[in-house]
Amino acid sequence: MKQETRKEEIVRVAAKLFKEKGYSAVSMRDLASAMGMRAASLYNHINSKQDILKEIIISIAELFTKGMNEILASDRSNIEKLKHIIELHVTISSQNANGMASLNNDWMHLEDQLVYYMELRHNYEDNFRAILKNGIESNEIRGSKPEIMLFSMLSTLRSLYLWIPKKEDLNPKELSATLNEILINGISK
Amino acid sequence: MKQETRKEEIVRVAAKLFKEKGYSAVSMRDLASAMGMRAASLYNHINSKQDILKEIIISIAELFTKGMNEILASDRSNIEKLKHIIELHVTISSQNANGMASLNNDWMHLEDQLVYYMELRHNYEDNFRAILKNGIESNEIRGSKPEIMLFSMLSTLRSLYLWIPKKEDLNPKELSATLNEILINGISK
DNA sequence: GTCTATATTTTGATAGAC
DNA sequence: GTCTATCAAAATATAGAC
Repeated sequence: MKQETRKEEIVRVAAKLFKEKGYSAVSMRDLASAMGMRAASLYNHINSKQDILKEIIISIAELFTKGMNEILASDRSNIEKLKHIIELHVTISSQNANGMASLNNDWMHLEDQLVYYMELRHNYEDNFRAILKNGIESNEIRGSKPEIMLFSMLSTLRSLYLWIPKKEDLNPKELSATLNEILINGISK
Repeated sequence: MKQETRKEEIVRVAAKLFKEKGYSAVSMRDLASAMGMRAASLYNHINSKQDILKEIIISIAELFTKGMNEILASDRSNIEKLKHIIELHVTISSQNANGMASLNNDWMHLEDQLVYYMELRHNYEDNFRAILKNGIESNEIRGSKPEIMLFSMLSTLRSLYLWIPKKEDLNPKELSATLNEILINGISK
């Protein structure tokens, strides 16, 4: 295990506070207090509050982009690709639930990196949609509403950060399998 | 149609701004500007910023509670009750998408009404969970993970506010039917 | 690397004229 | 019912001592 730098500690604690109250409602004094120091001292490690948000969101967004690119490059059925997307979300949400809150709820407060973030997000959704459409064409997936399927699946996967920390007994592999079953096959007998 | 009072107009415009940036990031000056007036003038119609948030969230939370109680009192199968829950979310989200954003993302900034809101929310989830469990017991619903089903369905239903405004061509009845199909029967062939 | 002190801006809200 | 003027508190951030 690499030692956590002071900056990394600040970003980690900030993500926790941002999850609880949102970026705008957390002051630098709140963050300093949670770190056991004065607000001014934070600035020896970070340039600005905005920098912290950027650090949290962009690193995760790039993880999703990297994961999606690997799934797209793989030689599997579309249903299997969906399964891997679910695993990608479960893995990232398990490892950084607090950061996922900022990515989901505070991305609009990004300044310099807003356009870049929106581009990554847009591309991710386009790739997800393409897999669903290909699955319908190849008769793996039923129905003719890929847009609503995309919305429904993404809503569940993007909310994992809220739910995973409350169910720490469930391991990621098992959760992925159950989610795959529910999202792909539904709940009806 | 009843004439909209000035106060109702302020609450409606505030909900729109809260959806875009969150409660904490919207100042009374922002709101006044969107209303075409000065911040001080707002206070002739509302008591505080907090009052606006309370107005938005509690009214919707009570709509959900009322809807759920009617569904519980009805004499239908559990699968049919789930269908009515989906319709309830689609209806409310269609009629007040902006308010749903505050309910989902800014409830933690409630002050006096926080405990009351959490109670309504908790009861709603308990009732939802009970329907899923009853459905499993009566063999209408497959699987043994009602908690994950609840999480998945609620995630999709609570995110509708983000998605409905972008698809104005789709009517609520049709959307409910499609969502019912996807959430109950899945997407796989 | 943390502190105190402080500059500057912005915030929610009130008083009182019109 | 809206305005101008204003208050007190809180915000982000910097300077400089230790």
